[in-house]
Amino acid sequence: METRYNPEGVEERWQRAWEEEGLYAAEPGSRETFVVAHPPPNVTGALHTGHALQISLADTLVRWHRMRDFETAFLTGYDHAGISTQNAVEKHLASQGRTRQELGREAFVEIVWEWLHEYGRTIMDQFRRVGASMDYRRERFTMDDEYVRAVMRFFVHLYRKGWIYRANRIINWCPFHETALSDLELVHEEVDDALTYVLYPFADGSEGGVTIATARPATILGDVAVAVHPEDGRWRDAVGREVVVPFVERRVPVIADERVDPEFGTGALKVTPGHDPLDFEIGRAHGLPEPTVIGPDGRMNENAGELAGLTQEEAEARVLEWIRERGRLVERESYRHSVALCERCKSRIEPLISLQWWCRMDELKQPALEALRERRVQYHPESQHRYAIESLESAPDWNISRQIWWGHQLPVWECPDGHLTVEEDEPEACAECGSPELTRSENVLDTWFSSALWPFAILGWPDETPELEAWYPGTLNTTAREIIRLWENRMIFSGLEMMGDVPFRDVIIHTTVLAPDGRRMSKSLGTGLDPLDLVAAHGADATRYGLLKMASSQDVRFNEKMIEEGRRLANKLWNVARLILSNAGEAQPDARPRDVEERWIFARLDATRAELEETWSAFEFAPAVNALYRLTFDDFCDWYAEAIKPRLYEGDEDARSTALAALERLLRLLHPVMPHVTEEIWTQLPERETRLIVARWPEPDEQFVADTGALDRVQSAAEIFRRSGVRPTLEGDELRIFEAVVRPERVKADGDADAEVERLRKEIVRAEGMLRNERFVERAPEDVVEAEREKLARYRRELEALGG
RNA sequence: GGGCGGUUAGCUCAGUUGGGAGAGCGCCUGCCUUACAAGCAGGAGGUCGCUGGUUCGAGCCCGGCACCGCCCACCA
Repeated sequence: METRYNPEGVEERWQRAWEEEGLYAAEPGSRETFVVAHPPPNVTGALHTGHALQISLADTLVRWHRMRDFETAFLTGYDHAGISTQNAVEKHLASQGRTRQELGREAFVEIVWEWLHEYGRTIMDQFRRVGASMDYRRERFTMDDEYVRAVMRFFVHLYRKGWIYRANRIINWCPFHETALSDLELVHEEVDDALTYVLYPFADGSEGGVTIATARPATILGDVAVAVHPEDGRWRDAVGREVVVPFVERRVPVIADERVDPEFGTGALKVTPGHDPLDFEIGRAHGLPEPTVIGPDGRMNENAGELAGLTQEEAEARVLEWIRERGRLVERESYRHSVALCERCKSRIEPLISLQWWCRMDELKQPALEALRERRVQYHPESQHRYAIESLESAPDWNISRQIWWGHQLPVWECPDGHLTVEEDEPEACAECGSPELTRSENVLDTWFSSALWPFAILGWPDETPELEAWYPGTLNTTAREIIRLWENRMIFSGLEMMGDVPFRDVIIHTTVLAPDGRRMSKSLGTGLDPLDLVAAHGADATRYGLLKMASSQDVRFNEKMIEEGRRLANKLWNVARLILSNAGEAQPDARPRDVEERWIFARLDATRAELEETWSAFEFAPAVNALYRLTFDDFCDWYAEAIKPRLYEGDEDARSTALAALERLLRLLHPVMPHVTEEIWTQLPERETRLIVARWPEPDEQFVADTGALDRVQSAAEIFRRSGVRPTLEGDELRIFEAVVRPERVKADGDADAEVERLRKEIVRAEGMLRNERFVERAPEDVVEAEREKLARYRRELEALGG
């Protein structure tokens, strides 16, 4: 006989059944709603551990609410993930020796679509495999026609309010993708570099000059000033004079600006507004010119004169040679610093001045800040709520235009005279001069611009659909910490702007699961982990359980033991169900508890129900699964099932019916975390009218709760026994259930009584201390004080009984 | 440089209004008699990172320090 629960096959069978029977489906209705617009994974993505955790958290709460008769809508879809997808397809092309440039834009985008049809949109099956009870019929894609319309509407709306504008500014440029990137799309990496100290002589020929320090000598060609801190005594006399930039021999002013750090290098900064963000700021403040010497391809551009066309390394060598020959190279030292890289292709970012589209944040973010401060949206944990507010407060204007090819093209048309027409649909003529010759902007939008609309765009907005009416605002969103600024905050301000309400009430910022060695999980580090492997090895129920158990603090190392624990739990449940079911005879589930262990298990089931309601509501996942583990293993199997086993064998109808009722109740409590094994057992119970997935969550049960007081004594008795080996005094029912479990023949000899005496003495000291404390006696609730007095008396009696 | 989190048993981690140090795994001992050996019963193992303070009482609250991690940041 197979004695071990094997989730293989069982889980997929139920996943198919639930979906085919329409039990995942959501329909707009009049019941209270529980709506989760789940984060859309990249269309090219594979499930990673973060997704699996996110899904487990969200699905557990969704299933719990479904059992509580909420109208649950668990919705998701795909994000076109602009740069990420383009990068994946370009890599694919590169493996065939092709490039996007030789294909041209139209053909490239065509290939992206083809590629998506072949490799993309596979992650939903991975969601299914984890047991995510999403309404897969309602899958949405950010490049669907309806969604594109929403994006265009949003852009035009913001443009007309004057919050979207075009401006020349310094931006992060990826030379590989040939696009601007926002600050949030960069990664920083430490590199070993050289710091070069160069003398810029005074222009009037007088002796000396100003020595600057630079990590990028090639950008010297773009210098327009030298800046020092106004309080810096070393350079006070130089301010206002002119120095000569090496190589180009340009005369530039020495200016004072407090943004210069006097501690760094010599305290003198060469100012290159075209290629450095800080220099750009200083340049703007002082009205300096903004020449660029590096082009979009990362090479020296036409402004670099004889160096035009060279790589930066080549140009640097030439500049250094020039400086060295003239004796202006003061020093060159090794220097380790962090540089910005494109997070996708790891190319070194070039700060460039470029004409880009921006979204002003000052007004747009205000209602969102208000909502956060008033806690109409609440981040969990609280520390992340504060972080979300601070991030939004400091959010700079948002560069929303990208020069990649895959994405939502801006709804901006230009006529030959350079007038811009911004319309949701292609206009017939220029709004300003009526010219019919219009060219659409080749820029596309930042992926997150469209993601920001997710909670309402997937419901059909801008149309007034029943779904939008019923499910906006939603309830909950779960995501990783790093997504707060990229996505969560942006959904909040776009929701408030376009819908007039927040998109959800709660945001769960979930634990970051690290690799077992404590490093970040990532494919490139080789520390990634495919959750589907875990599901294959241990089952989805076990994986969900393990991930929830790990979801406690901010970061946690992945520990497969947690998932194995889940597997043992599923196996244990499966076997105790076999015990009860195979000895049930003709019994029907019916709670008719007679003996103390029966009253006790119902009391424990109800206490755990209450505990789960508390922990789920507070999004405390690890304590919740711990409670389920204790309930199943310790209470249900080790105590209750062991105690009633003989009566099940004997054919005691009351015991059998009661056991079926208790098991049924246990299954309901476990279902949100371990849906498959519980449904599988549920089906084997007699007279099932519904699936467990849509069965009702247990109601509180006063009758059984009333029993817990007496039963606590049994538990305490067992605790004392387990800890000290001393058998406590019990009578009647209490003694019987105690003996059924702890096997009195194993009671140890008197030697351990000493330990108990010692323990009791410590307890007495503690209790006396508390009762001596006036503050405690006066301020603590009366029953707590009374309980402490009783404990003290009991300890004294026990101590006396032990002869201490 | 800023923010957040962590430091508790050999390992991975719980420990929520301050009041008897816990779980799982691992290890040791004993049980293959009918739910489960991926099992059951029992056991050993901890100066709760260090250091001051508050308190009758601190793993928990406050200050300082050390180390680890994550996120963010314009030191050229």
